[in-house]
Amino acid sequence: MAEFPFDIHAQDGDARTGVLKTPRGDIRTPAFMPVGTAGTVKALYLDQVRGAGSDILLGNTYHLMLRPTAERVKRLGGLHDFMRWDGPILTDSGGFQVWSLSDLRKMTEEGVEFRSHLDGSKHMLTPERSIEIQADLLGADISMQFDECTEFGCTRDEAARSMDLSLRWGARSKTAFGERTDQALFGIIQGETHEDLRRESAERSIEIGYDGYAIGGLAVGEGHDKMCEVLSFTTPHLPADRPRYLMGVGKPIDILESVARGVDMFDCVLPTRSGRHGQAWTWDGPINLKNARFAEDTDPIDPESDCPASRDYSKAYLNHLFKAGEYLGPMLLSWHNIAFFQALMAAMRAAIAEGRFEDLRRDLKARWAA
RNA sequence: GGAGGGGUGGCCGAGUGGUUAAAGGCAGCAGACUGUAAAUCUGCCCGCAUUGCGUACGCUGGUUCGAAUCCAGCCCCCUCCA
Repeated sequence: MAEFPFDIHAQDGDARTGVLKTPRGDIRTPAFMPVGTAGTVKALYLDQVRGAGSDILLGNTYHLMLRPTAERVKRLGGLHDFMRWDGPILTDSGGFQVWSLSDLRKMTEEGVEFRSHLDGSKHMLTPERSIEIQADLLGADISMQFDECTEFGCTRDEAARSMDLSLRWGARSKTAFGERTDQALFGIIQGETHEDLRRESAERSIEIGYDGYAIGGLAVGEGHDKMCEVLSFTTPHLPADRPRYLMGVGKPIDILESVARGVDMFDCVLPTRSGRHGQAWTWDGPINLKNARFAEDTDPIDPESDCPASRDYSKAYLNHLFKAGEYLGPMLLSWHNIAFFQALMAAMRAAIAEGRFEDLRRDLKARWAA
C-alpha cells in the first residue's frame, strides 16, 4: 500500500474535511481537481490554477497516449515536468473514453480495442497497459483502475455484467500496479443505480484493496436526485479512513450534496468548459455573461473574491469579450470559475471544521434553488 | 451623354413564373454543457393569431389562374467609354 496518509481533521454529519498527503504535496479535502485532459487546463496558466487554490490536477490516459504518446511524455521527463506542474496529478484510466467514444471501440475480456478519434489508427487499452501509461510513463501520483462505465438506463443484467468486468479489470490493475510507496492506486465502484450492485462492487473492491475509492458511472443522465440517492447508499460501504472520489462531478449543487454524503474528491470539466462558453458560476448560481443584460453592467462577478478575473473586470467587459469572440473572455471566465469552485471547496472545508456545514448547505441550497 | 451590370428580409448573399415567408452565412436573442473528439452544440430570428391570416424581394403600373422571377415607365447604385 502506498504511503498516502489521509488525515481526517473534522467530521460534520457525513461530511468530512482533512488532508490527503502525497509526496508531491498535500491535498485538502473536500478537494476539487481541475481537469487537464491533454496536458493543459484549457485556457489557463498553471500559476492561475494553483493560485486559485487547486492542490491536484487530473490528467488523461486516453488523450495523452494518442498525442503526444505516453512514451514521448516519458522521454520528456514525465507529465509533471512536461506540463510544469509540481503538485500531485491523478490520471483517468481511459475507461471513461472507452465508454463515451463507444462507436469506435471493440470490447473483450482482455481490454478494449479502439480507433483514435484523431487519425483512425487502432489502439489497445488493457488494465495492464493503462497502469503502465499512468504510473510508469506519465508518472501519475494517483492512478485509476481501468474500468467500464455503463449507459444510464441499461438493464440490471448489463449493469451487473459491466460491474463484474470492472472488478476483474480492477484486480488486474492492482496486480499490474504492484507495491509502490510513492504512487497510489484508486479503485472504482460501479453498479449503476442498483443498491445491491453498488454494495457488492464496494465490498469486492475493498477485498482487492486500494488507496482510495472512486464512485463511477454517475452524473451520466440519471439526474441530481437519483445521483444523491445512489451516493446515500454507496458511501456507507466505503472505508471511512480512505478518500472517496466522485468521478466527473459536477455542478456546485452536486458537489455540495455529495460532500454532505461523505465524498472527499471531485473533478469536472464544467468550470473550464462553461467558462469557455460564457457561463460563470457564482454564489447566486450560474449566469451567462453573453446575455444582453450584462452589456452595461459595470460590476465585477464577485468583488469579494481574491481572483483578479472575478474581482477586477466588469461584467460589461466580459460580455464584450465574448460577443467579440476575443480569447481573453474564455481565459478570464475559466479562471473565475476555477477560483469559484475552489472557494466553494474552501468554504465547505471551513464549515465542516467549524461544525456549521448544515448551515452553509442550507444557505447555498436556498440560493441555488431556482 | 453612350455602353453594360445591378437593386432580395438588420447586413452579406442564393433564388429567374407555381413545391418561396423566400437557401446559406453573419449579426441579434435565448438555452445547454458534469471521469473534455466541445473557443462547442441547440433553438428562435416580418407581424399577429391554435392548423391560419396579413404584409413582403427599389417604386408605379401591366401580362398571367398564379410574379422576387416576364413587360413598360420611373428612381437609385456600380463599371467602362466620352
